[in-house]
Formats: sequence, C-alpha cells, structure tokens
Amino acid sequence: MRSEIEVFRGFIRKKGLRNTPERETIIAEIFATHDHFDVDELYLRLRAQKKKISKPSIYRLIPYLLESGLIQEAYFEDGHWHYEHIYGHEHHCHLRCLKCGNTVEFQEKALHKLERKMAEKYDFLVKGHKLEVFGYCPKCKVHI
Amino acid sequence: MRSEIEVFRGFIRKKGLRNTPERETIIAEIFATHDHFDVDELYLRLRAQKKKISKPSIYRLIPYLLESGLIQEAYFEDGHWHYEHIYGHEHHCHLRCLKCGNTVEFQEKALHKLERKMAEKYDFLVKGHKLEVFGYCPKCKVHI
DNA sequence: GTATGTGCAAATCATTTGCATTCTC
DNA sequence: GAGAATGCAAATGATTTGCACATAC
Repeated sequence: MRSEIEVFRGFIRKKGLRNTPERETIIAEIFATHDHFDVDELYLRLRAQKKKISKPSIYRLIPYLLESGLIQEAYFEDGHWHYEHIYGHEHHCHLRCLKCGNTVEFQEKALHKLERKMAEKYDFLVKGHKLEVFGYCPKCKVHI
Repeated sequence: MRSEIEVFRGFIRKKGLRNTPERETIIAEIFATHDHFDVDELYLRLRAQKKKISKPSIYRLIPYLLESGLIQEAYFEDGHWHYEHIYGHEHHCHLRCLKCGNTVEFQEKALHKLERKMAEKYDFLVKGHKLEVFGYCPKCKVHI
C-alpha cells in the first residue's frame, strides 16, 4: 500500500499541479495521529514544532485532500469542520450527545451495502458516507 | 397530532420562556413548505410577505427549534446550515454529488434498526440521525 | 413589574482573497 | 521562465452580541 504522501504526489501530478514541502509537512502532520483534526488545531500543532506554515496554506490544501480521498469531513461543530483521514484507516460513524457534545465512534458494515444500493439505484459513483446518530448520552438523558 | 405551534408552545412553557408573535410567524413560515431552508432564505421569504422579522430573531429561535425536535440540521453547505423540519414529516437522507452539488433525497428504513441498536449498545436516548452518502452523479462521473 | 425578546448596529470568527515574492517543474 | 504556491494583511460573510426599547406573563 502506498503512503499518503505517495498518493498525494500521484494526485498532484495527474492534476498538473505542484507539490511543495509545506504540503508534505501538513499531510505528514495530519497522519501523525489517528484523531480527528480541524484547521486551527492542526495549525497550532505545526507551530508547536516550529513549522511555520500559514493557515491559508492549510485552507488551500484541504480541497485537494478531500478530492484525492485522503481525508473527509467528519462533522461540523463549533463553527468549523472537523476532518478525519480515511486513507488507510477504517471509516467510522459518530454517535453524539446533543447536550454535552460527547462523541462515540462506531463501525457499521451495513452502510457499505447501502452505498452499493444507492450506487445502483441512482447511477452514482459512490465515494463514501457520513453518518451521525444523535441523542442524549447516559449521563445527560437523566436531566432533560 | 398537535400542530407545530402547539408543540412549540408546550416546549416554551415547560422551559419557562415566552412565546411571541415573531416566533410563531417564523415557525409558520418554516412549515409552510416541505422544503429544506436556511436562515437567509427564510428571512427573504418572510420579507417578501412584508413580515419584518430580523435575522437575529431567527438565529435566536433555531436552537429552540432544534431542542424541541421540530427541525434538525440537514447538511452544512455554502458556508451555512440547511435545515429540514422533522415534526410530522418523514425524515430523509441525502445522496450528493461532490462535483455539481446536486442532491437526491431517499428514505432508508434500515437506519431505524441501527438507531435502536445504538441506543441499546451505548445506553443513549437516540433522537435521530443524519446520513449523507456522497460521490459523483451520472453526469459528473464521466468527467473525473 | 420583571426579565425575556426584539431590532439595530457593531463585533466576532472562520474562511477566502489580493498581492508581492518565492519556488516547482 | 511560466505559472503555482506561499505568507501576509485585508476582505468577506455567516453568526453573535450589546444595548435601548417593547412586550409577554
């Protein structure tokens, strides 16, 4: 299996764009942990390592990362998107508490079947899905 | 089945808040169509009917509408949330094209089973879900 | 009467953009 | 060397907030 950087290089080449050390640094940092990330947090993580990369560079890279299938939007919260990397990692869905915001991740194989069904029924080339189940967690459901 | 306004009145009373004609006007307009809506579009619809309601009043109402279960977030696009009303209407999921943004709505009963499964497994009081399947539509998939 | 809700204008905050400079291919 | 990408500072646009006034309970 190719590394994330190799996938990105292939994508960039195919699109006739240019790769840069900044982009490779950002991608390396995204894949350095298994967690979700958002732009600001990623920016601070880079700064903490004295890697001076501007926020616009991150913002400008994200559409390419989405398009190349390395990451996807996970959920929109607190006024900004939270992303997850999907290349080389199992995609997961989210169960979230409407009150405290606490999030549980879970796997759901049934959705692959649904993806295939949708692909056939609507003639789409399906690339993925985003599922959020919401409600109240054990602690919060007592107080509503 | 109680009307949306009645549900909202009950919610407001229970929370010790106050109802106003502005709020009832907004709710009536939301439920006047079966379509999704966003704040700006709703605001313009109200203006077109000479109903002078400010945007902050809409923004301030939305958390209550979410909490009372009258509406839910459908998807975040073009820099803002799009909502759907769920009280008295069948919830639906979305199949969206990553290229042209075209969206197809579909029903999926299997997700109710999943909701029950999550409720039991994680001891959540599940209130709903949001599912987006994405990929490329028949027209766009030819050109990627 | 109290304190919640409203409209307005100003503030906030994530994201985008213009531009001069640097760098990739 | 052409045209992409970068960083900075400024602009944008959705949303939120402060405040004076109105109004629901």
